[in-house]
Amino acid sequence: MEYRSSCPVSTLLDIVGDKWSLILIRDLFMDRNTYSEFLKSPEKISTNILVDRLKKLVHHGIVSFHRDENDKKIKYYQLTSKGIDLYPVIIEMSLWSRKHLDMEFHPLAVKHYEVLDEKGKDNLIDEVLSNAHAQLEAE
Amino acid sequence: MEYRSSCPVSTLLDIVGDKWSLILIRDLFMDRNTYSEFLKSPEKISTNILVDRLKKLVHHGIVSFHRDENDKKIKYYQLTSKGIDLYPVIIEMSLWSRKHLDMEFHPLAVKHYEVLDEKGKDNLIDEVLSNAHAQLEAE
DNA sequence: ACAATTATATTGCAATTAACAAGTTAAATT
DNA sequence: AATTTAACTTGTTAATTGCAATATAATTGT
Repeated sequence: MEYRSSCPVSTLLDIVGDKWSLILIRDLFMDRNTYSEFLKSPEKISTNILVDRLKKLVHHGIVSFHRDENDKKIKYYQLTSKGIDLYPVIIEMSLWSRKHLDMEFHPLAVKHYEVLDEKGKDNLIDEVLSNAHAQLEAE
Repeated sequence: MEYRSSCPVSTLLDIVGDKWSLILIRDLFMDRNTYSEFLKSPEKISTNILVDRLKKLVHHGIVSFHRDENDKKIKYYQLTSKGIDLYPVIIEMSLWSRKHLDMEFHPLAVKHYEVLDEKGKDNLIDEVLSNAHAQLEAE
């Protein structure tokens, strides 16, 4: 894959800067982690794009998957360490939207803002990153 | 304009989540602020896309412009308060790339990392935001 | 065992977006 | 007046995306 330039911002955008990749990463942070759950998300991704983006995210080492032991037709997708580290980006995007968009947000987003205000941004980021990384270790 | 959902992340992506908008916003943070300077950026945006994205960013209130008093054919684009507040998103993207991408970055990016390490992320963000907002006030 | 169900993936076609090249307008310079 | 420069605009082609239908593979119910 060829990147447009040697700029860190543009290169990350070359990897996840399309209409859908960060939506899937958001879903993974919300513990939506199967193909059919991704399809159920309110943004209504289409199946060809979903397959394509999952492949690309796996290829870039941001997402991995393993099959359910009991029901082998199900794939569980999960963020790798590299993917988990995108959490601060998601948080900053979310904070920008709260500040600048005049709209009613999804209940899950409202809940997330409550947790964020309660714990503070930096604490929440530390907590989410260390929990997620720890859980990866435990596997 | 219709948003895909009421999620703060997806809505920001509906606004700037294409291949080019955040590149232009990055350029504006680097004081590239005219049509011809945007064209010179290493990612090589095409003219029709450039015009379209500038219009969209102006329409969303993230960018504004004014003409040069002495040379009225020149438009200077600049980030609005709303646009300036995207700085933390850009910073987090940049930090992710430094941590996870194995590549040689553009000299301007390297310089930016030095400043970042020197001042600390939070201080740099505070500084950039308050300087930029102050300069907006002064006009 | 076999039809039905579930999860995942592919294909075909229309619509949208992007790349590339050439042309246009309006102001500034010579 | 002619030329240059900045900022677009237009036209053509290529690539990407959206949408609907279909395919495959493993599982469940009978």
